[in-house]
Amino acid sequence: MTNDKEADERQSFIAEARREQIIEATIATLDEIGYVNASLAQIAKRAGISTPLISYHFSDKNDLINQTLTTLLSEANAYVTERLKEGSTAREKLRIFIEARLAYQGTHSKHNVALIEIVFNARTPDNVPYYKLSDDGEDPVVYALEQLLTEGQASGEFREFDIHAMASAIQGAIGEYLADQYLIAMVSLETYCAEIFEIFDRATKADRR
Amino acid sequence: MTNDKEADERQSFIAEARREQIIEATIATLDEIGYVNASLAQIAKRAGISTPLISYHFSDKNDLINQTLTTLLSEANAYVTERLKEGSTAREKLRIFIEARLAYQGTHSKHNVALIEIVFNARTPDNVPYYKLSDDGEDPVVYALEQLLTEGQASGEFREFDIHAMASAIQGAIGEYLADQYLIAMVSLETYCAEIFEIFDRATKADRR
Amino acid sequence: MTNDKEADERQSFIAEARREQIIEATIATLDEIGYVNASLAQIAKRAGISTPLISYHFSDKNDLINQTLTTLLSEANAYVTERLKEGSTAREKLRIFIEARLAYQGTHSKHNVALIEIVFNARTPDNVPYYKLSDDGEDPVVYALEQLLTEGQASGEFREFDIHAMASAIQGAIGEYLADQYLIAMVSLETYCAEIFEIFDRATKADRR
Amino acid sequence: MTNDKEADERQSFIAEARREQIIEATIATLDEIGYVNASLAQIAKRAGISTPLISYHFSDKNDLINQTLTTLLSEANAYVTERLKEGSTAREKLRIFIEARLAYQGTHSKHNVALIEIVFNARTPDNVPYYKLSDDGEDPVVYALEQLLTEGQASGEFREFDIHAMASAIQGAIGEYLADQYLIAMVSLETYCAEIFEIFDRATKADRR
DNA sequence: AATGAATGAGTTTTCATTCAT
DNA sequence: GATGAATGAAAACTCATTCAT
Repeated sequence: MTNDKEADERQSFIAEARREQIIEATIATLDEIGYVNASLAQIAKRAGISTPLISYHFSDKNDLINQTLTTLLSEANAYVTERLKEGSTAREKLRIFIEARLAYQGTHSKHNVALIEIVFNARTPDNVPYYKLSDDGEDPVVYALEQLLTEGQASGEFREFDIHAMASAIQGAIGEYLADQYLIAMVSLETYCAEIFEIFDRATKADRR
Repeated sequence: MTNDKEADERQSFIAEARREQIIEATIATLDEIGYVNASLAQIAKRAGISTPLISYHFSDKNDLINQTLTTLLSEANAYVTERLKEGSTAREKLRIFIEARLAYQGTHSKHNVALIEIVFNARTPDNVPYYKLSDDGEDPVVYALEQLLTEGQASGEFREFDIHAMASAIQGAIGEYLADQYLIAMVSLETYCAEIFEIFDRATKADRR
Repeated sequence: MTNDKEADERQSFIAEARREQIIEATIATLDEIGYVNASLAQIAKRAGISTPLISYHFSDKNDLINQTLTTLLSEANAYVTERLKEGSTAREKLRIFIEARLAYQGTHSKHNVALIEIVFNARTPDNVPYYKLSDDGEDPVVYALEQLLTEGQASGEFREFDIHAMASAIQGAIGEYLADQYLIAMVSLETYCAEIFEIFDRATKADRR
Repeated sequence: MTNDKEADERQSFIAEARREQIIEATIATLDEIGYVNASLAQIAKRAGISTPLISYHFSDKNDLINQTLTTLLSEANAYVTERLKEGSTAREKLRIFIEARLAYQGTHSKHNVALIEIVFNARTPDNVPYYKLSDDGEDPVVYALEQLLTEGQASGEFREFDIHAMASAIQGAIGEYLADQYLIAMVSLETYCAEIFEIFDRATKADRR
C-alpha cells in the first residue's frame, strides 16, 4: 500500500540521515583527536546522540570505520573525476588532476586528515594495515590517474615509463603536502601546485627528436 | 669513590641495554600488530620482561614512543648520510639518496612499518598528529635532501625550483613505495628505483641553453 | 454493540495467537541457546517479529518466562493425566505414570530442556530460585503422583512409606534421565523405563504376610 | 637461591589464596543471586576486591566458573569418598553413600546451590549445556556409586539390574531433595535419608530363593 | 497491532600505571 | 633492577524497555 511504502521510505530516510550524521561525526572525531582516541563515546558526543545508537546503525566499530572510509574515498573521487572531464590533452588532464587533488585537500582538510587516520591506523582482523592493502582496483582515484597516463603514452604526448611507478610518484608527491603542516606553512598551495606540475610535466614529456 | 663510579657506569650500561631491548621490542610490536594494539603488555611480552619494567625505564608510554621514533629516524639517517658521502656531483648524490632510501626500506621493512605506525598514529598531548609537525629541523634525512638540492642549484647542475616542494615530491614518491604492498608486488625495487631517479633527474636537470 | 464485541473477540483471538507464537519461540530459544543467552531479541528473531512486540504482549520478561513455564507444566500434565485414566490398580497407574513421563520426555525433548532451563535458572525478584519454590500445590503432575501413591496405600497394594519422599524419589529418578545425555546414550528409553518401574515396584510393594 | 625460592613460594601462596577467596566469593554469589546475575562485579563486591583483579587471576569468566565447578565437585567427592571407606558390605556402603550425600547437602547448602546453578546454567562455547555433558568419567561421585553397585552384584548381595539406570535413580532421588525447598519443609533430612535407603534397599536386594 | 528509533544501565575485558617487596 | 599484585578508567557491546508513529 502507498501508505506503507511511504512510511518505509520515510523511516529509511531517517535512518540514512542518521547514518550520514554519524559518519560526519566520525570524520570530525578522527580529525580532532585521531584514530586511537576515536572511541564510540567520543563519536557519539560529537553527533549529540547516545553511544549505543551507533551500534544500532552500524553492526560494528569496524563497520562504521569502513563505511566512513568508503564515503571519504568516493567523495574525493567524485571531486576529481568531475574536474577531469574538462581536460582534453593528457598534459592538461595531468595538470587538472594535480590541481584537483590539492584543491580538494585544501578545501576538505578535515576529510583528508580523517582519511589518513583511517588508512594508516586501521587494520584487518588479521592485522594487515589498510595502507598495505592493494588499493589499485579499489581506489578509483588511482585508477583515473593511471588511465590518464596510459592515454598520454598512447597519444605520444608522454614518454615511455612505468605507469605504476609514475602514478605512485605523483600520488606520493601530492600526499606529502597534506601530511606536512610545516610544508604548508612554507609553500603556498598555489606554488606547490605549480611546482608539482612542473616536475611531472618535465618527467612525463616525450623527448624531442 | 671509584667503586661507586664503576658501579654507576655498570648500572647505567645495563639500563641502556634494557632501554634498547625495549625499543627493539616496541619496533617489532608496531610492525606486527600496529600502533593501536601496541599495548605495554604486548611490548613487554615481545621483550620477555614484565610490563612495569617498561614504566621503570620510560617515564611514560609517550616517552617510549618518542624515543623509539628518535631511534628510527637516526638509524635511517645514519644509513643515508653514510652512503651520501660517496657521491660527488649533485646528480650522483640524488641518485644515491633515492637508492639509499629505497634500499633501507627494502632491508629494514620492520623499521619502516614501525616508523609509519608512529608518525601516522601518535599525537601530541594537544592532539596534533606527528605527521603534521614540522619535521624539517628534526628529520635529518629531509635536511640532507634539501642540502643536496641547494648544492645542485648553486653549482648550476639543477634548474631553479622550490627546494621544499621538490624535496617533498621526492620524499613522497619514495615513501609511497613502502606503504603500498600492491605496488611492491607490481614493480620491483630496482625498477622503481630507476624510474624514480629518471623522473627526478628530468625534473631537476638545468635547461640547456 | 455486537460489532464491537466481535471486534474485541477477534482482536483478543489474534493477541492470543501471538502470545502462543511468542511462547513457542521462547521454548525454542531456551532449548537452543539456554536461559542465559535467551534475550528478547533472540526470542523475537525466532518468532519472526520485532523485539518490542514481546514487551507489548507480556508486561515483563519475567511475565513471559512465567507464562512459558505455566504452558510447559500444563502441557506435560495434560499428557500424563490423560494416560493415567487408563490404569485401574495403583501399580498399573504407577507404571503408566513412569512410562508417560519418560515418553513425554522422549517426544518433547525441546519442551523438557526449556522446562529445565527455566526451573533451574529463573529466580523470583527476591532471588529465590524457582527450583526451591514449593511446587506441590502448583505442579499438578506431582499432585497426580502423590494421589496415586496415597490410593495404593489405602487399597493395601502399597506398603507404608512417606508419600512425599517416595514421590520425590520417583520424580528425581525420572528427571535424571532427561538431564544426562550420557545416560541416554548408555541406556535406551525402554530399558530405563522398565528398570525404573522394577525399582519402584519393589520399593512400593506391600510386604507379604 | 633460597631467598628467591622462598619469595616465589610466598607469592604463589598469595596468588593461590586470592584464587580461593575469589572462588569462595563466586560460590556465595551463585547461592545468593544465581548464575544469571552473577556478574564479575557482584563477585568482586562479595570478595571485597576490584573487578579487574578477577580477570588478573582467571583468564576468563569461563575459566573462573570452570575452576569453581572443579572445586565444588572435588570437595563433594572427598566428603563422600572418605565416608565410604567405613562400610564393608555393599548394603552398608549404599546406606553410607545416601547418608553422606544428603548430609553434605545439609551442611553445605551454599555449595549445593552453587553447583546446581553452574551445572544447569553454564554452556560450552557451542551451546551444549553442562548438564547434558557426559559426566560419568568426570564426576567421581557417580563413579563411586556405580563401583559400589557392581560390587554388590558380584558378591550376590544385589539382584541383577542395569547399573547405570540404578545409579541414576539413586542420584536423582537424592538430588531431588536439595532442589526442592518444599520437600525440605515437609520431610526432615533424617526421615528422607531413611526412606530413600529403604526404597533402594528393597530395590537392590537379591531375591530370596 | 506492530515497529523503527532510541537510551540508560550494565556486561566483560584491557589498559597504563602504582606500589610493596 | 625487577616483578607480582592491584586498581581506576575506559573500551566495545548487549539488554530490556519506552515512545512516536
